[in-house]
Amino acid sequence: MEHLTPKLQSVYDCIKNASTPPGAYDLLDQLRTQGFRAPSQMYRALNRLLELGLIHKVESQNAFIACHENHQSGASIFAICDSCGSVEELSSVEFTDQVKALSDRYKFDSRELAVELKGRCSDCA
Amino acid sequence: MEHLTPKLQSVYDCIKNASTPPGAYDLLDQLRTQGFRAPSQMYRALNRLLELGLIHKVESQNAFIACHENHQSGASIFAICDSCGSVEELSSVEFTDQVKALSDRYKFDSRELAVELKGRCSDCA
DNA sequence: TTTGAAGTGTTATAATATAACATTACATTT
DNA sequence: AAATGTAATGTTATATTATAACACTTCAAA
Repeated sequence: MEHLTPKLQSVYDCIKNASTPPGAYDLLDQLRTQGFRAPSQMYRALNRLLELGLIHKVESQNAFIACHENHQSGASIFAICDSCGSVEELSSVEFTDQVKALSDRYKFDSRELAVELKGRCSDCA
Repeated sequence: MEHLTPKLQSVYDCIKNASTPPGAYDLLDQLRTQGFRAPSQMYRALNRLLELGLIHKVESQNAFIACHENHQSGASIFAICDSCGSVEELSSVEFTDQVKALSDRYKFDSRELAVELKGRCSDCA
């Protein structure tokens, strides 16, 4: 991981430490002391972290989550618990092959994969 | 397909006929003549169609698309073209099975699957 | 004929995200 | 050191997406 500016670092840390993926405005509230005053500041930080591949956006939640260590570029697979709101990033190598097969079948040149699973996590089951 | 109220039918038709998945406010604009005046009216219609399983929401686009005929309940797989914005719903039993296997591996009780692939469609490739 | 559920209408507001432009910080070249 | 360029930051305003809350209508079934 690069050395981030203090602002980027604070956003990244906040996302990493959250028990549940925070939204942009949650982060904004929490990081006022770090000099975040306006939404555009936060969205800049978030977009930068997305570009750097350090975080993902969980689209169905409008929320942000830190990438897995063993993150495969361009693929994100999330298990989102209906009950407690926790989001876990899953890993699957097989999956990548499957996507390739599917893409080929439909002649679609796939660059990025996002999977969002909704259900119950093991704690809440 | 059930017999829908005229409003629901007009929204559903509009979504089905669109070349690219429309957003709620696109639909609102287009269906003013059908008596849609306020966002809440459109969102009511959209939520109803979602409940009925007639449409999906494409989360990364905040847009709505009609379900495939051979739609497997709870599973949606979309190929979203970066270039022309077209969205195609793909089908893959293997894929769905793979997801099931992955969920099991993580002891996640998955009720709903959404896959969004981004890249280039065959026309734009 | 009433009553209750589904559908509809309307106003207001919440939540999410970007545009546009000004300023500052700081490394590199001169 | 002064000049320059670029990335980062600050600020205001506004666009986009979505829901809350409450009133009214319709119409079938009791």
